[in-house]
Amino acid sequence: MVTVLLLLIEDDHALAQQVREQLEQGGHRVRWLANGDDALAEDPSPYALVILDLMLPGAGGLSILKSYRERSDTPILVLSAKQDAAIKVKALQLGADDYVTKPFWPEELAARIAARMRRPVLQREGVVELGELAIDLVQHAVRVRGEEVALTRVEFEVLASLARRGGGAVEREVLAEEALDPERDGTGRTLDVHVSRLRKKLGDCGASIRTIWGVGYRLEVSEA
Amino acid sequence: MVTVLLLLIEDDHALAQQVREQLEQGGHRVRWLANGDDALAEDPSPYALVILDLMLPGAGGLSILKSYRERSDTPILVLSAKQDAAIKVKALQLGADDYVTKPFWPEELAARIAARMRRPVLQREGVVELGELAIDLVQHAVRVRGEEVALTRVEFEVLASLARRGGGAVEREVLAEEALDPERDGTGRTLDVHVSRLRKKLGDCGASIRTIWGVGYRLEVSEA
DNA sequence: CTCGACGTTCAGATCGCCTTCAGGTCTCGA
DNA sequence: TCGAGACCTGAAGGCGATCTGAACGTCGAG
Repeated sequence: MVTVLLLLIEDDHALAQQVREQLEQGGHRVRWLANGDDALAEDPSPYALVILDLMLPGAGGLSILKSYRERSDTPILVLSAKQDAAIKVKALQLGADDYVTKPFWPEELAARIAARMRRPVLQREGVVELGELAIDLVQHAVRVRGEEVALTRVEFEVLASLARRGGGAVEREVLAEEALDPERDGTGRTLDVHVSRLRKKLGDCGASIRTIWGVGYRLEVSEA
Repeated sequence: MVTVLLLLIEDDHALAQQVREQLEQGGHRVRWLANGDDALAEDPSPYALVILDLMLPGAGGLSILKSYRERSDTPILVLSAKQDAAIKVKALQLGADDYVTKPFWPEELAARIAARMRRPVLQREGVVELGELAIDLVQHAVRVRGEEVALTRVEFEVLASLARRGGGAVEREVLAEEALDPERDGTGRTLDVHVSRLRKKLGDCGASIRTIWGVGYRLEVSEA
């Protein structure tokens, strides 16, 4: 078990103590803050994961969540007595990675934390960078050396599908289904045309779409 | 909104229909399977996320979860009427990324899916290394000392088949069937040609394809 | 209605790949 | 040691996959 540093933000001392003990038994190191204002002042970046209670004295949980998300990509697990779906949705939309309602079984919390930490935290959410190419999945924008490149919808979908696979090969059929009208079979040459245009528009930007003959395409860092 | 392919495994037709409609409104594309056995036969890799009900006719949800997790790193969100913490923990430990209990608010499910997809899908390290040879099954790429070696589809399949056996001998017929057109019998010399080219392309890389006379081939660490 | 942007289809050109063929080499049982 | 069968590999043919410019149909904005 790899020990990692967790940040626990929870004002209920008894609960915090219990959670803390359990996490430390699981081999983690836990830093505990009981106050919203302290939490706001903390930098979340060094932590592998943040466990955040929504009801806090001082700054509220949602504002902390928002602030953390602006500053870092550290996974955030929200803990709350509020069962209200609207608040869950709000928290998740603000960037929370998970939402657990109290009361909860400690084992479930631990399992959810473990599930979260199985996934590596890599890059800024929604933005994939490759060479001088930046693909912003949220803004639906693509930039080369900071200059925005105008892509059509399909072109963007093709590029996004490739980027989402992070360099992995994407089969022709899958790509066609994701980027084109799914009702159509992927046997036509439409996909090729869009790939062709995409290559032309992207030009020499440090990333390129590699054809994998008989399989599909792959987004990769250009060589040479 | 970026469209992605989702896989929904749910035997309750009404619920499935409802979830599906909601997801499609969110701009996603949904494939729906209502049967556990169908689900087991499906390859989860092409999908951006799998929504899996635990109670299914045919193969059980947990066995599907386990099987998918062995085959791919696609995020899996478990949907279940079971509130039992032990089952939640079990599912999460088996590799589920989230667990939502029924009944749920559709908005919450959508928000949880969105939260999951904000994070880039990192494919499993599908890399087999042998000597200075690295076979990336996900990227469909082969590298020697970090330099990518251009292999054709069949050459790659041959190498991958050998690598999958982890040093074990692979019969000629099996190899031919896996790497070549399965319709053709494996009696020709085609396989030899591909093996020959493969050896030439790989060169001296610490791994080599050894001929097992009268049987087939084996991938092994080079001697000398 | 007109115009422009866009997705799709089409067809010619190109390129990469699989397979066959043929001659040489190697392995192993007798 | 010898011979038959198994295997290796360079060359070349032919085909299918891919690329790309051009044209067509559609849709929405003005």
